[in-house]
Amino acid sequence: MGTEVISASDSGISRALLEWYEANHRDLPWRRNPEPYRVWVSEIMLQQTRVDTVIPYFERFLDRFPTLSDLAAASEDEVLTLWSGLGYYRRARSLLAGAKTVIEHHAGVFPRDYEAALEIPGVGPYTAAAILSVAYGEPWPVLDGNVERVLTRILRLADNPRTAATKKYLKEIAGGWMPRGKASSFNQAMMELGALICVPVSPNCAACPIHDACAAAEHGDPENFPKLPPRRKTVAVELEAGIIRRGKRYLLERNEDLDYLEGLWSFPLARPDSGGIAARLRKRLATSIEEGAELEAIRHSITFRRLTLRPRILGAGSFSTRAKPSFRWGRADELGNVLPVSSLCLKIADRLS
DNA sequence: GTCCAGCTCC
DNA sequence: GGAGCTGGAC
Repeated sequence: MGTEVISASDSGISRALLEWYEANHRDLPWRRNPEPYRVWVSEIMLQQTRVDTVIPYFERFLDRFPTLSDLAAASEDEVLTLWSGLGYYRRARSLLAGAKTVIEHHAGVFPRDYEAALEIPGVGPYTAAAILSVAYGEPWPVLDGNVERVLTRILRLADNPRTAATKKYLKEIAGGWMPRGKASSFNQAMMELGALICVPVSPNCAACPIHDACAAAEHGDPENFPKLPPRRKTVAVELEAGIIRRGKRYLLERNEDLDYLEGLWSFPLARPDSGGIAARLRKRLATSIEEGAELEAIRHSITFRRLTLRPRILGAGSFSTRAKPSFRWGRADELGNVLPVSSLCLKIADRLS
């Protein structure tokens, strides 16, 4: 890896990029009033999640928790409920823990210091740089997936961009191009370029403000970058969901035994290879369970697992959920509104209406 | 239907 | 190094 790459035209790249950004950037809710708390919430929600998906969640979250103090005082279940369907629920737990940390250790103000920011739960190198640059104008270059793609294409860099050495190198490049006093708009411009123009498939090089400086565009192979390592192969997982209804309410269970969706409510789930949902509930509820109709299967992916979930109507003898805190009754309209759930649970509920 | 992007933490 | 979730692209 060289260190003198594209130094002569740096100022040209920055100027063209910033001009493009001023004229073309999207009007997003968190950009209107980029105070640290709002930027923080947006950055956490935007991790692994598309802008269009985040916008309604962001609005609803800020309506309910307008300030850091409001959030810090909330229960984890309420935060998770507002997160229901957004995925990666650890982000919600970390955000709440982080809000409490900022109240307790930083007088309620997100720290301006990079190392201090990294101490906050859920805040890693990317998020720290994003918040400090966008909210405070501190000159930390961001390296997210968009910037990684833009830079590896400009440099036509075939190295694995996920290694520590390459990330360090790419951040040095971005930092070197960052104009003094323009950290916020420069970082956002790099990410916006990746999101709107320098997209993974069929990038719009003709519309790119810096295509003259791009080695991959010149070579005609931008889609070959970044070169990422192969992903883990997917595995098929079979699941059964048990649907037990009492009037308008359904039996729900907090996920505990799954390796995912932990702590969220769901229709009771079980692996058929461990006896299935009827056997599980017979044992957990100590009552008789009879199997009814099986509903259409639901497909849902969680990282490398491809779930095929078969909802089954069950009839149950008498039992009580008292003294069984992992079970409760809930109406379908409470899922995601009062009770924290995943979108898998919402898909099951959709089958019932 | 299948593939894919994406940041933090353990 | 690998796992966590979802929805949009193809």
